[in-house]
Amino acid sequence: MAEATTHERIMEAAARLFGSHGFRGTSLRALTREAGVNLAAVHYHFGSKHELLIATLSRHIEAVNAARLAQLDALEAAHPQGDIPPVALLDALVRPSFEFRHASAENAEVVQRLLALLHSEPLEIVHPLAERLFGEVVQRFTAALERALPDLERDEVLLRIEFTVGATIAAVAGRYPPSLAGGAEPRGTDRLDHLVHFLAAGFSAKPVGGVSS
Amino acid sequence: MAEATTHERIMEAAARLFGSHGFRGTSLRALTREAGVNLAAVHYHFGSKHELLIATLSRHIEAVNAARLAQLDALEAAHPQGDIPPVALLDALVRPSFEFRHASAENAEVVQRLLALLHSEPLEIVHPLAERLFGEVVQRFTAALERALPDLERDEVLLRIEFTVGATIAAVAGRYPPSLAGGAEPRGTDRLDHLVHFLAAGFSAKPVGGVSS
DNA sequence: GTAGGATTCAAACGACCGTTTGAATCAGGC
DNA sequence: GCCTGATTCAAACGGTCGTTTGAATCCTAC
Repeated sequence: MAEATTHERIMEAAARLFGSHGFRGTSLRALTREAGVNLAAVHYHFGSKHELLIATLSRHIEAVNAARLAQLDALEAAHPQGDIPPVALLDALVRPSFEFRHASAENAEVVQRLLALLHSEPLEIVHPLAERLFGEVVQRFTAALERALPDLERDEVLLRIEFTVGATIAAVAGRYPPSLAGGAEPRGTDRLDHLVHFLAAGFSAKPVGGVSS
Repeated sequence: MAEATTHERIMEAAARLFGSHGFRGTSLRALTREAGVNLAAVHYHFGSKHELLIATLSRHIEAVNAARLAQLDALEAAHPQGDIPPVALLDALVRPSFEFRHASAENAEVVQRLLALLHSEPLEIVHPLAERLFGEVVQRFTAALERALPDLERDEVLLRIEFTVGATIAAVAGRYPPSLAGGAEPRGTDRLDHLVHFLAAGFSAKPVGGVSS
């Protein structure tokens, strides 16, 4: 009974292969071979290759987002007056990405590649998906950061969150050649500490249009 | 004689289509139809679809990198003692991406998608390419930032450059749904100012391992 | 003007793709 | 035991892909 169901086997293989070869670079034949299931099983259980991608993306991202929101909930519970340190908020936003990344060697390369996929698909596909997957997280963290940094206007918080997401993807993916990184590079979750520190300093900067507007 | 050569027509169409549909999402038949050239011309002039991608990537990225290095050269010439403000260095690193992005409506979506492509290709392909394309820029800017921020160790500078690249890609791409951005969003090169400001604050943060190591 | 290399062209090759089909197999309620 | 719906299976469908081929055409140098 430890046998994984066909549905699960397909999702695991999809995460693995979409992650390592991209969506278009993964054929259903290779995927079903890896999963040890029949070729037609994908269409029986998911309807199409594209819907399988959506399901795979959703499962992984929702797990990370749940951890983000749980950490935010804990912070808000611990600070009823709303005086949460920005660095703690950024930690809550960023840490789950890293921990999921390092949780298992298997899904190590999965999520960031899937996110990169979001960057190479047409906007008509990306926008509704991103809204559904990230809407709540962005709203909750925007509100919390606005409260923690009252000097910043809402637009500026949103923009800095956008920078944060980009920096986090780069940090988690870690796809820069070791030769460019100059050999000895901080590894593992060390990078998380450095990133949160860097982002907290960025968020603490005074608003850009300090005088005007 | 204003006729573009076949070689140029292919490169222009490649930038356009690889940018909007991705590498694997662009067929050579669609590409050559767009360029108005024969299907076999790609292999005659470039050898293969993959080599065409390399040529396209190289051309655009090298143009941006040349602008980066030119701006850095000007800064170093203006500050012979090496006292370049970090914000100026970050401006030199980031600005060319934005200006190329907004230079023409045509290549508006090109580069960042091509960069996203780097994130979805296997590391064996990405590493040598990234090293060839970005090696000099990373080395020059790392050295300059080390000089401008003597508190930081080399590894920390490299890591923060990695964050910078990620944040810049996200800011230039601007692929976040307007609904998540909360409607009124700073547009155009406004984003550049905000990004440089944000990054400069991040770089000015004290080193993480201030006490130990 | 003609030889010869550079370039373009239409056509085809073999391979792989996502998807569909319809029969075979399985599981469980009656 | 059998019936029924859920699941699995091998096989095929139509289409598109990157690449190759070999002849046709263009251009330049003599």
